[in-house]
Amino acid sequence: MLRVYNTLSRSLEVFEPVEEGRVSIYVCGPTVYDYSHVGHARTYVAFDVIKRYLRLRGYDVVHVQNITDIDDKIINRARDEGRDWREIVDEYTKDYLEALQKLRVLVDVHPRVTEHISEIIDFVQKLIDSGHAYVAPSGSVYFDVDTYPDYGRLSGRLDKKMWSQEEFASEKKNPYDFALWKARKPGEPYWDSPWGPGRPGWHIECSVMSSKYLGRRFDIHGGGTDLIFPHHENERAQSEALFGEKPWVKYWMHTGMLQVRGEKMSKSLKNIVPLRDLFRSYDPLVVRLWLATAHYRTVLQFSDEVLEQAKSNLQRLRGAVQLLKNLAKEVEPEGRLSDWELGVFREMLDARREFYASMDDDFNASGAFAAVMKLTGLVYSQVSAKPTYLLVLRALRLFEEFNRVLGVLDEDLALGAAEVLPVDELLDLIVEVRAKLREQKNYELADYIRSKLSSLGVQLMDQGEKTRWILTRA
RNA sequence: GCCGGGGUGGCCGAGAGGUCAAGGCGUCGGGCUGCAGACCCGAUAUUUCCCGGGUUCGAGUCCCGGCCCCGGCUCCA
Repeated sequence: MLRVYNTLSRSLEVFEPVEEGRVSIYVCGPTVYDYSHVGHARTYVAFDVIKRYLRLRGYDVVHVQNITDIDDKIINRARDEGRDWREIVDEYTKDYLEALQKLRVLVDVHPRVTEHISEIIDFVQKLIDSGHAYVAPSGSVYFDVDTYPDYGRLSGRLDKKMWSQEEFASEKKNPYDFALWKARKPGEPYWDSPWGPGRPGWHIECSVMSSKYLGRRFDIHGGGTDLIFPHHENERAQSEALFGEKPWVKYWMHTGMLQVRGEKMSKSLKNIVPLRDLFRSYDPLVVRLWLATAHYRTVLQFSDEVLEQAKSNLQRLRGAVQLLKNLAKEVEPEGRLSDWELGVFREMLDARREFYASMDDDFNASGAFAAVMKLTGLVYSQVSAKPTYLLVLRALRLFEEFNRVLGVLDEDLALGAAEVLPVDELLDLIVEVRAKLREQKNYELADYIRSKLSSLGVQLMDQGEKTRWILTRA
């Protein structure tokens, strides 16, 4: 039974989608004013893993992750650099989408704020009409927090004194009212509206886009813990006030922050790690594996050490898959299983069961990873010692199953076990020639071949007279 | 100050009262014996889970007190 930690209730809840068999997920995406950084990756990979597991579990999942392409920071940056704000948006949107691709994060819909202005205006007008918002003298529109009694519950801020927000206190009814629509300032981009020229407030966009793509109620709203207050609190107020249905979101899920040397990432600390830089040092799949095998709610520490660890882990996984594929070429179907084979098979099923049990437990990815490594160990120590058709094929199938969540072994598993590429045959030939050199004790040439292949990303592993090879990267 | 998260081996990190504390990295030893690498086997948290007290037949896990770290508290994933 799948259980999920809901920030709103602060407890683990049995997962039951609003609509049976379907799961709708909305994740707060970036404001595209700068390069995507590893903190973003933390959240995006986490929800990608969650989404992939739900699909593995048989749910039909829709994953929406927005792009905030108009906001104070974009405007400020454009002004500072003397560039058109749309250039800024295009440049960093491109960076963001490329990073997602490299990290194998599969998002179904990327709605942009600027493409939903009419829907936003419509939403704001309805809030005004229903008495939840008011137009200020400047033409800005504010949400009247006093009309929403449940304010503060998501973040645990039940005292009004903890609700203060934003600027323009002079024209707001209360200091904690927040902007739905901001009247135009000189030199800023704007859109016409019933209340005058202006642009959307930050919080309204997510209410609008989530309901457009997922409906008035949906299952999972995700983001980092830093968004709980005020952003998610405000979103909740907007949508529940307008729709009058509670809960608007069934499960609020928040990823832990990612730190560098025990501290948060920030510009002032100069410790932000842009993904484009990180990918120069590490294969993006190494980064993905690191993030994909951490529980989504824990606080993560970024360091070379953890990435080197992930690198070793990825190599180990790849080696096992390659080994299985090589073995698959050698084994043939058989009839009955020996007791030993049955025992190994059972242990594989144990690993599978542990994988699901862990992921069902609030998406405990680190526990699931332990199960993956258990399978890996079985391959190296048992399956390879006495390769049999069933064990080899079942192990491969299991890796494929796990990889539907992990997403780091696509290329390694890309071909069916029985497929043989010309490059495979060529490598086998080279290995055969090298074997003959070794027979003649021409080790110099044999080592030369090994070294050259290694620099091409092909690692040779000698074991007695037999030599296996795996493809490596980086 | 308020709200919230955390404190487990050299490092990372699991662990809803009972399974001599999962898994990974690293380190050490051995094997596989041209060398290397990969892999396999073994070892690696005992005044044992930040400190003190309590509950219990039994606590890392519950309760009380204390110490320490981190995040949010006006648009930061």
